[in-house]
Amino acid sequence: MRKVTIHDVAKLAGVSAKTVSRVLNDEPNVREAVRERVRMATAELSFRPNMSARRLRGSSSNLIAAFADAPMTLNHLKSEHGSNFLDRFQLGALSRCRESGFHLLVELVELSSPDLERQVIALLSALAPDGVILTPPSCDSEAILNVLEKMETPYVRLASQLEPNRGSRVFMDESAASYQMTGHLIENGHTQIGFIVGSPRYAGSQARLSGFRRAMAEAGLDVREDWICSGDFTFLSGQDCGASLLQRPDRPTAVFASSDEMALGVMHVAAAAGLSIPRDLSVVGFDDMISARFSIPPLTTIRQPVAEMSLAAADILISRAVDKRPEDGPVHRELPFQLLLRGSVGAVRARRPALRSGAEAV
Amino acid sequence: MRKVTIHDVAKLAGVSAKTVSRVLNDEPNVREAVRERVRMATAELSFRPNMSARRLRGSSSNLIAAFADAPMTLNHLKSEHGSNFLDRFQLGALSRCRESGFHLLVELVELSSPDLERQVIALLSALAPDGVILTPPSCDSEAILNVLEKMETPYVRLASQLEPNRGSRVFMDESAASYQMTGHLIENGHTQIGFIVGSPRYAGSQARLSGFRRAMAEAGLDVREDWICSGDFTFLSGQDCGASLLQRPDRPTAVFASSDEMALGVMHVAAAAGLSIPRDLSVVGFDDMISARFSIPPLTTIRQPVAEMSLAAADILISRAVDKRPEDGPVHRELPFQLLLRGSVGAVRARRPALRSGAEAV
DNA sequence: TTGAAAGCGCTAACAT
DNA sequence: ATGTTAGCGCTTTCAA
Repeated sequence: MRKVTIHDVAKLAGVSAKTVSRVLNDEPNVREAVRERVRMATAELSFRPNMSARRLRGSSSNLIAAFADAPMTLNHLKSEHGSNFLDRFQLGALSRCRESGFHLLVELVELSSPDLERQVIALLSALAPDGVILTPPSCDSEAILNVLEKMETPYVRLASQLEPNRGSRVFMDESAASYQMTGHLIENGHTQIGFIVGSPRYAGSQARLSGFRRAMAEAGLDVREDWICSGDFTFLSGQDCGASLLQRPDRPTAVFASSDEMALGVMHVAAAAGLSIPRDLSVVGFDDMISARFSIPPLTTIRQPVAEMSLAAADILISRAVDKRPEDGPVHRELPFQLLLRGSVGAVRARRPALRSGAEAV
Repeated sequence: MRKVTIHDVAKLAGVSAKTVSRVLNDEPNVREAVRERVRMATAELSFRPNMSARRLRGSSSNLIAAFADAPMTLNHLKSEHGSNFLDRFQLGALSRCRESGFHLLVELVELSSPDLERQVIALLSALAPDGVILTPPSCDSEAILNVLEKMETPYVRLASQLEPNRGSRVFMDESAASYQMTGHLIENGHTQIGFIVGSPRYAGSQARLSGFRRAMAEAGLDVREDWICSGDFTFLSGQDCGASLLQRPDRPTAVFASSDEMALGVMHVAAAAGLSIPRDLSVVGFDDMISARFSIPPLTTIRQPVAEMSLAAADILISRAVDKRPEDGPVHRELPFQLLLRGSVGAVRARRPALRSGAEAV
């Protein structure tokens, strides 16, 4: 099958190539009759404009690239712990792309590489996408943002935390989510709450911690600094923090982990220590990964609207590319999160003997 | 940042554009000194050849496209039942792509659409990928294979079942897996085994059934046709088949479902019917989806080497594109599967009163 | 060993 | 309302 070009269509329709081009791009100044004739010819030959040629000429590539952190993503995929962030991301982005005939390209970038800038430049000049979606933590990479801006490639930052006024963003209020979840714990009578911080590489970790602190402060509760443990989102770090939190005699009655994986780690060591959840200990997480639903008991957690966010991000980029109004300013879209109350939180019923400071029973 | 072209590099290196091109493509006939000079200039300017221009000229696009069935994929992503086929697929394919600077594009195609052929033609001429990976069931689509061949786009069929001699294939022996699993059931004393067939849209469903039949026949066991139930891979169909299989007085002692989702459906109705697994009923699946590990008890199942298969597929395509030997014949690679023996199979200990034909105790 | 010219398929600018 | 020309960045002749 020889490649069919715009000239083949033009010949068949008895017009010039430029006229075909006009029809393809919905430009004015073509009589309806001619337009129709061209459409017929296009269909007849199954003609589709060659993207490379189009792109070379400077127009839309109909490509949206998504940057994801390579080690983190590969790790998630490999572990199969059920962190289906990528799946949920693609569900939203792909859906939107399909609507408008766009293609989605997931690109793994090495954020910590000294060569990052060159990598990104290479990628952008090779692919020339109409836009880039930056998933965390790439959304907060100074180097990436700089390159994107220098090369004038539209981008949307997903769930970014730093520099909130830079570029377009789609996000949820992670601090508020954390605040609400802490409130839920407090409502259940917990006053002794441990917190496991996420990876410092991801700026949202701080937001989650601050929401926790705010809720505690507003409830007039003390945050014990030695009950704040630094993890890195992984199951292993959850186990470590869980162990250090639970082995002491004055252990907290509830643990808020900044990720489900860590929460599961805590549940694991709790079980090993003979603690029953939620009777002896309440545990909550953040993310709503698949295994959070299958844990015993099912984990109370926060669901980020990942698919909705990626859909919104793709939408911003695609609308811009289609309407050809690159001069538009940045767009900010906040999406609601969801508190998923499942079985891992129990009410504090009585003062436990091991506690020094008294737990307020409700 | 103005776009840096091959001419900028040529000027800086004091050579012609063509010489730069030669260096970039590792062509002969350039003195080492000149070659080095060009390399310096390239690095100096952070020059990266424009992919669109290259592609337009007919060379490699460094793009690998993967076709996935739209409704099926969207459905899996949406349901979040833990069928992480796409994740596992991408893990392998992305890893291999990264090694060679290739990009992976996941394309959702509507297999049942009458417009399928046009869709694919559009895609191929728009993207001009160096190769296409066909995930099931697109690997068995006559229309897609035809278009691919007409447009001379290299492709690899993943886990295809039909027309085994057409094109390159990467696969595992699904029939053998099914055969082994059935053997495992038989070794545990089961003789009364029900089977739930997968969706007829996917040709592997038949292979799985045939492996089951073969094992049964070799063991001299009867396959009761009314114990073979037609599902469609979904949880719901598993429930339906489970219900119809278990409600009869002469119910099987084991059920082999062609997918984990269906197996989980069976477990669900079994539990509702007061049947304890594996004591009263053994259940096995196929796929090793995430929730199979979290079910109670964990599901004994077969693991397809999805990541390994997609890696191999990408490898075939990329090697071909890089070495520029499109004349190479089709490649066939068989990869080993894994029997994952977990907690959902029990030994048949005694004759159950409800059974008419006696179960052989081992 | 190197370079000049031509052209891939498309569209912006400029005719007509 | 339609056509002609030129050129995007690269590579493939073909010449030097």
